[in-house]
Amino acid sequence: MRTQATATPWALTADFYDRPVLVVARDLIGCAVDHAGTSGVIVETEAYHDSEPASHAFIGLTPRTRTLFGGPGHAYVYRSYGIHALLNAVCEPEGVGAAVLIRALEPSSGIETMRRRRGLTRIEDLCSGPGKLTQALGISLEENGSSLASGPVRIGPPPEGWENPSVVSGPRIGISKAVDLRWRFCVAGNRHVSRPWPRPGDEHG
DNA sequence: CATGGGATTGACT
DNA sequence: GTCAATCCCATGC
Repeated sequence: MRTQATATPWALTADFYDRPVLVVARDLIGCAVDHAGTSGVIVETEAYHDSEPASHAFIGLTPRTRTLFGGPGHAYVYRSYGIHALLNAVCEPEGVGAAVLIRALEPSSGIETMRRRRGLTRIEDLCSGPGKLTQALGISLEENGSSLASGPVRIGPPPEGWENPSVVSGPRIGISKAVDLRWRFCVAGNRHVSRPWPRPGDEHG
């Protein structure tokens, strides 16, 4: 099959995700997410791993966590608080329950569609939170288990100007366990990051 | 089969 | 600052 044909010339491939989840969480900052014509640049992530109790995978392999323990480079989408769909990128080898939660985007294209879905106009309100960005991009639970290389949700390398963002780290948001781990990564000073904003001086890497 | 909690958000005091 | 909305699924009876 030499006609592999650059089937997905744009998207990151599975080997990108087949690395330690902390490294992937850091490297996804600045990368682009696309779903059906709406897209944005990742400005905030969090890492989760089956070795720590804040992760859904901590309890082991169940119907709910099946995707988390599957191969790297797939979308793990789950419902939070009965309302919101949250998007994660599955990492590390198959059999390891690790994923990066995509927490915020800076909108790039399809912004009018995002405004209609969100019922809001300010750019900073469209994707500045994990439940907000899935609503803005139209991502639902149906995308759980789908490939982030072939879609419908795809993640690609940083657009021009986003190759080397300044990243700050801090504790993860909205969890009650393993709160000491500083596994949250944000673009320093970016207005599209969810609150609470990281403190200046938390330089990372 | 019943119950409870959760990687959140927006409306309200 | 507080709080309800609302669904999946793990757990326990």
